[in-house]
Amino acid sequence: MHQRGRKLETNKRTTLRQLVLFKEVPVELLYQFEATAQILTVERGDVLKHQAEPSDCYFVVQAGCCRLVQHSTQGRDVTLETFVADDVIGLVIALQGRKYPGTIESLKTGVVIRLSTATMLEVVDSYPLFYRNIMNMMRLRLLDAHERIRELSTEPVEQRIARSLVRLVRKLGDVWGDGRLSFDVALSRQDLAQFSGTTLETVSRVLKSWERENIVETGRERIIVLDLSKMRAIARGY
Amino acid sequence: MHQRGRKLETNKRTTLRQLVLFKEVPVELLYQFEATAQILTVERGDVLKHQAEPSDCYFVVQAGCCRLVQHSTQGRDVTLETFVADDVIGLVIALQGRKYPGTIESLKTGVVIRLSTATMLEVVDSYPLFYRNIMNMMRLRLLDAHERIRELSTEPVEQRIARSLVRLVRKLGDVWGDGRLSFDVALSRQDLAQFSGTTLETVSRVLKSWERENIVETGRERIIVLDLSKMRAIARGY
DNA sequence: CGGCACGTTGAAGGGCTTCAAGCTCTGTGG
DNA sequence: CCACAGAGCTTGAAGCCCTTCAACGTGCCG
Repeated sequence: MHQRGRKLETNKRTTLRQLVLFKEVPVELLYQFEATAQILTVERGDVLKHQAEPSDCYFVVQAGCCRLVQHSTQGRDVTLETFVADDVIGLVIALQGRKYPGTIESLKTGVVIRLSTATMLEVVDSYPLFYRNIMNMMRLRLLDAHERIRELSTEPVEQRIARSLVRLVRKLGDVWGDGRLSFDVALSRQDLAQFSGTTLETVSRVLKSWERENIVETGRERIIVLDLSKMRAIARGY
Repeated sequence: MHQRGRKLETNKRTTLRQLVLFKEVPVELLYQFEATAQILTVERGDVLKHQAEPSDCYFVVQAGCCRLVQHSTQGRDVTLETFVADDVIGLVIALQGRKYPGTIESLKTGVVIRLSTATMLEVVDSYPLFYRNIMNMMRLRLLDAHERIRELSTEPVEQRIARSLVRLVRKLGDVWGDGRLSFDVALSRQDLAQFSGTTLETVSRVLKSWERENIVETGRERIIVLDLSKMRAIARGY
């Protein structure tokens, strides 16, 4: 993970302006954010923030994909959220000076903008637009978290894996010409297990059985959904 | 569920003023909220909002306890959140005109204040204090939800039931003179199962085994924690 | 006192994990 | 270029945790 050179620095303003977070924000205000913004290129496995690290900044994903992962005591990690383009990471935590509930980690090559909390702290009270945006983001995340709680509480593993895939397709899916869907992220059985609350062996078995029914095609760290409607049906419990 | 008579109406202002949500809010602003506020007494089982119902109001619990419960397709319900005194219910959903993700239900006799969205919508942009409060509330709820996702993903049932109890004690616990803890809420095995993502039979078995070790004392819709430190130890996985 | 909701307990079984061994793919250095 | 290491994946076998079903208690209220 490193800062880009001058070439990208000059594009900082346009980059910021394109973000949903700064939509409808006056240009002169944007200058303030620009001053301390850093554009970072990240690689798979790069860590933006470690668990329990205190925070003086927040991030916006411009390209690529990051995740929030929580490390449990006996080595079983759980992926709590995924962030893709335009998603804001750790803003509220930063505004309130709290610690990260997990590690923020990049899943692939991408671009992330690092913003200092100070600027936002200064101006946020004068721009309800920011608050409304933040509230909506949080509402959606809470909704998602509640969904997952219900799924983990009541649904069998196969269904949960299907749900994870459908959810990931929606966020990271790459539609091909022939209607097939793949992920442009290296997605291991282990990763999928962490999304679904199960083990890598079970994921492997389920994927294999789906492959026999031509619902997916699998490879090393690669999953292609051939039949999304069947996938959705399984996710709904049929 | 019904509105109280004039006697309580006259106390509306003092009631509102005592709420954390309105802490530091100027008196003249409070008048606006007061105008449309309703003080409701609720009984066990009363429903404040049904799942998927659109919203033009929100609630603050003044006394008692409510929960957000989601109904799954095959009859297995899941309790997503509990609300006790000073907790705000459905404010963000109301502000953004969204539908409830579950049913809001009272768990015992209590008092709930019903506030119309209109007033808050008018003034919220001028009082960042409200936004900061709301953000913090949501942050804590998201934190809680993430914790539960991790627990459901990685921990065995006994541990999860222990965690549910510890969590409930913190929110609803009643410390007795001799250090024992009980709930002043009728809490059935079924309810506890819905908190922990398991079945009522399993809860019954676990509680019985704890009773044999003098960690709890149980009765019909009643649980008394005798040894909270042991309870916490189980919750942590020992 | 009878009905009903809540609770207990047993037995059966299955879904999923765990452990273990071997396989496949990929990148790397000799 | 090939061999090798290592990470990822597959597969089997064993078994346990938990659910499910079912029957029977038990406390509570009309």
